[in-house]
Amino acid sequence: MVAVQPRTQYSGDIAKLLLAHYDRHVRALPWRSPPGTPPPDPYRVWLSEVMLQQTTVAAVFGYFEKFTKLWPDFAALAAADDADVMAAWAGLGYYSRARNLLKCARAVVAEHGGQLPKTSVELGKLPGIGPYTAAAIGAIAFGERAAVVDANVERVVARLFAVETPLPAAKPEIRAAVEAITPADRPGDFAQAMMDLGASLCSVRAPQCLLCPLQSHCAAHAAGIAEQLPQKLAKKAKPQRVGMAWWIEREGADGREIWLVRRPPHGMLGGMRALPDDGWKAREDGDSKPPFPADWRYLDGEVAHVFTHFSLSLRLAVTAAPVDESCLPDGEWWSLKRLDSAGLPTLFSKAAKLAIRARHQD
DNA sequence: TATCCGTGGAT
DNA sequence: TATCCAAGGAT
Repeated sequence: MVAVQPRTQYSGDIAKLLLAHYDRHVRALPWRSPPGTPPPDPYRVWLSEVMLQQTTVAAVFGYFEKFTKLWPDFAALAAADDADVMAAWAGLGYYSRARNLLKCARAVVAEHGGQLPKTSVELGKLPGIGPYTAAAIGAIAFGERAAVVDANVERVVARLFAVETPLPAAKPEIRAAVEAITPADRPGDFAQAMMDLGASLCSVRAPQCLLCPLQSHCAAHAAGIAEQLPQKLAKKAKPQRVGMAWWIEREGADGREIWLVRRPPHGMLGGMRALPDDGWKAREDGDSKPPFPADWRYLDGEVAHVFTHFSLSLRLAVTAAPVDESCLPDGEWWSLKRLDSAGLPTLFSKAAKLAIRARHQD
């Protein structure tokens, strides 16, 4: 293993070359300000960075637009209803981010006078802000020379210095290298340039080294092993689970209604509205037991859904409202006309489609 | 350190 | 179709 010890003049060259490339190829994004202009509103930097955690730029656009329109600053978001924020986040995934987003906004208002602290150390103490996000906000919004390390940067750096240690063991080594090449001038642009490079030319498969501004400095390219880096440990296979969801319907004042529950605040889809289900989880199939005895009609077909660590085959059973509503699990009647505004996570959104399709076939 | 936590696009 | 992967954080 070659120790990563970039020499200062080379480090400076890397930043200089990369920033020059960034100035010519920068993407205009709603949360980004052009190179050489004042940094964006820290609220927008924070919001975008949280949304972008493990999420593609394309998926974030619409949510960023919606959130900034509904809640333009920390004060507005801190004052929002939890249910509204969770519903607005529905479909974006990793729902603990939305819960922590609210916690963070309220902490900023209650403890920081409505403004983000300006150092990555202080930022990292807030809910939902880890090492990456703290460094990214510090660098992009406040010009701090912080080492911003995400999966893109790990890939670029692993190749630049031919780090052959597999991830995640290579993380400390890679972080040290990022600290060594991050410039004091324009650290925010440098971080975004590194991420852009990883998201474009320095891609996982078929990197376009021919067009890369850092090609002449890249040890992996010189050795002809760029595409093989970074190395990663093999992932475990996903278990396949089965579960049931219960579609309980009645005639309400404004047309048909279904019974929705609120999932517990932690765990899978925590805090989100949902259909009642039979308790399926990552390590266990559901128990198939209906919430109350009724004339359940089991629908044909299933909802196939893939989570990060398991796959679920969800089946659906339908019934009319029970005579005795006290047997319903905690929840609320929800008009089918405004089901879109319930903010169901994708799994249950798919299930609702299946149920509604089945109704129309009757 | 390892596991849990969504979703949709690319290949 | 199956697999991999993304601007990670919390526990």
